[in-house]
Amino acid sequence: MDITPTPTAPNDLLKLENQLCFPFYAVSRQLTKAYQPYLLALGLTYPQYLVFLLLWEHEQLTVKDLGEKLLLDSGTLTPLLKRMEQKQWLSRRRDPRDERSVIIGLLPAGRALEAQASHIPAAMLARVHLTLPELAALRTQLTHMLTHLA
Amino acid sequence: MDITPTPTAPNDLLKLENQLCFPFYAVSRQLTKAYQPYLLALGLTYPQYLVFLLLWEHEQLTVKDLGEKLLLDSGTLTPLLKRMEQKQWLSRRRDPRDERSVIIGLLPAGRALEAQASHIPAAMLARVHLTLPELAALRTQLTHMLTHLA
DNA sequence: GCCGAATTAATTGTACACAATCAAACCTTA
DNA sequence: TAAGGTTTGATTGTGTACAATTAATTCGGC
Repeated sequence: MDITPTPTAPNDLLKLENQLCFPFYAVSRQLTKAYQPYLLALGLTYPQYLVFLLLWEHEQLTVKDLGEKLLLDSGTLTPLLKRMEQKQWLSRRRDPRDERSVIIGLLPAGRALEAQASHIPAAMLARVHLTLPELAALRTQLTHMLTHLA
Repeated sequence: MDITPTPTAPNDLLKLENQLCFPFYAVSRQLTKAYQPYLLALGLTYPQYLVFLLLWEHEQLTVKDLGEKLLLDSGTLTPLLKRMEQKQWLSRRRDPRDERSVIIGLLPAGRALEAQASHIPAAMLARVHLTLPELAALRTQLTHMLTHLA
């Protein structure tokens, strides 16, 4: 007796289909692509859209704030924000009280995009074919994973 | 009566915390970072690791095959595969029976990496703090989402 | 008030991602 | 078999991502 059960052979763990990571990697990219048609109409990219989500709510944030909330560093944010600045969507200026910080402020042209973007979340929700309980459970699980990974 | 319930105000849908997409985007990047220490030891990147997962299983695949399985196009794969070719991990040659196709073949140095990578999946599994049922349910849901998005 | 440590952005360099275009090879069918 | 359309990779250009380094500023302790 005591035959080893081996539900999965040892190197099955190295098959793509059994990876934990790949579905996240793939879904993330496919989701971004699904946003494309909506975002293209506003002339912005997906990470830029994320920056706007924060600015539409907070009006003014430092680069550090944005980095902490989006989990992005200055090497990504600085050029991205400069491109958005060139389009007059936001302003970049040093904090007079702490010259190390750069304050990102929403400009009128950026605020104007909010109305145009207001229909995007509902459209995307319909796009993913998830029930509301599924969605809620998923978001809970993902944010839980995030805290463990960070 | 008939007071509008408004469980969520209209523009709450535009808050980052209520987005469906962001958790996927963030978890995907944090997961990739979690792989980093293991992959760095082998000198490869995360997308290169994905290519290896397929080559370790199939030994030989066309660029088209890789693109279909990884959901990546030639603009991403061609330079990535050229870098892997320079490290003698794989070979790139035209299919003699169809000169449009490029066949990617695993070389000994690439095969040798398989043993060194064999412990990675288990290590990552421990890293994410998920029960096996949670993991299975998650993978099912994500692959289901993938089919809907593609 | 001064010095060393810490904080914050910016810069540099490498590696994806992907849209758009191009070019070669193949296939179809008249 | 020749023309037109399709398939397949490669190329180009833009925009992230991120590690590592640098530079300016601030803070804390003495």
